[in-house]
Amino acid sequence: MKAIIDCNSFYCSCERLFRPDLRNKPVVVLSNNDGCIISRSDEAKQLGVGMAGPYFKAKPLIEQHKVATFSSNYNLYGDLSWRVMETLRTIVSAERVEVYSVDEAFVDLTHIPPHELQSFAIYLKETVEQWTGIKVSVGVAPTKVLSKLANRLAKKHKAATDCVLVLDTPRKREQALQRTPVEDIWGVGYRYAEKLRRFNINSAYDLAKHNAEWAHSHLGGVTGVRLLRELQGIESMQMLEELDSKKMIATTRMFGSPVSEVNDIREAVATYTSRAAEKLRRQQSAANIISVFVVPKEESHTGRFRHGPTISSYTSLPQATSATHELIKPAVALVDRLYEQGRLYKKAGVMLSGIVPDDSIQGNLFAPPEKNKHRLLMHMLDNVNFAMRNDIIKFASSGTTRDWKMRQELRSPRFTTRWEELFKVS
DNA sequence: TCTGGGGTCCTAGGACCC
DNA sequence: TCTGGGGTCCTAGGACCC
Repeated sequence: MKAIIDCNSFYCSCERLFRPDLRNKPVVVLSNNDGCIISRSDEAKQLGVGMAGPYFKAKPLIEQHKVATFSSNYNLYGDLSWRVMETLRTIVSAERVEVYSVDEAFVDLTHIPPHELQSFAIYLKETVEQWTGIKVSVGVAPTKVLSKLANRLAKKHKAATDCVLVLDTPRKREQALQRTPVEDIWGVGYRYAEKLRRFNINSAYDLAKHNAEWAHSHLGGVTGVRLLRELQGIESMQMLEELDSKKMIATTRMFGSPVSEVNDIREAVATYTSRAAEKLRRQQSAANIISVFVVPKEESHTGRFRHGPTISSYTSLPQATSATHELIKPAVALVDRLYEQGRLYKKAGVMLSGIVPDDSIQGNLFAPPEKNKHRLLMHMLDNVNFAMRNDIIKFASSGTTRDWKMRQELRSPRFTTRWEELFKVS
């Protein structure tokens, strides 16, 4: 059996942790640029604040009910996430924990005897809550997909389950499948849900009755087959070993307001490149390919939101690198290639791919041996920036004015990761 | 006039996740 | 006026190989 532990309204819970006055009050957290709502407390949900909806649309409702509103504070959430994961690792040992996202982890429970599953799940939940102050829900079942399904039901019926649901008998599993609409199955998104409905498949139970051939031809090949098996209780998605390094690294942002100057875009892209290169070095990798994209702002005559076309281009580097200055140069050149005068842009981004381990970089006859100096320089730069923050040291091409910077007007203090912003008890 | 069978590698794009 | 950011996996189809 395996469990998924999922923090309840994670970002809102983090904000509340340092604002006990907001307990039982509606809270929402906004995406970067204060654009969308990405986390809502139960109270905010009850008021009818929609998920992933644009902030400006929900604003009247939010103001009317005095909903506490925060810009996202990823320093804070990242630190609290780490505390939750460490707690789990302490309880069951690190090898049994697979961190799935900032607020979720799978835990392997094969070592727990069946009759103790329920009490162990409760123990997990209570320990995390006591040690970190973050409320969680626990779903337990034979497969990952089923445990996600259990977790969702546990959250949905808090009063009956107290946020813990263990599907340890065929009968319980069947009931859970019946109570889950297809669009709420993990792995079924908007598109597949529509398709399944057309086949008159409305619940997870309906879907589980189909066979593998059917899933293969209608739900995206092998992924669909895996999903179906998991629903039927046959383990088809293994627990993963500790996160290996990423295969793609991206840094992309909306601009605070649209920009038209090529220089602003160059500065933004140089800054994103620095950030992406940092991520690359943190996992001790180097990249072979750098690509840049921009998204022009388009007039919306229809009033309906559309993701504009993204215009992108890439460069293959002569040699894999993680040195910021070697990445900024091609990145800025790509901006010049993509930029069209007179257009307004709302977003830009940098992606690094063709990622290889840093210690196995292919030698290049023409590269001077003192290249290693760069690595040392980058290492020092990362350390200084990590200690001081706010990018004390940066490359001149990143600019100093940052007219294009994103909005973040409602951010709470970084209580746990900055000395100057430490939480004070008076 | 006739033009196989079996591979690999790469890219673009779709679908999904939180 | 104002709609996030960062990922993963898979498939189809083209180019190329023997």
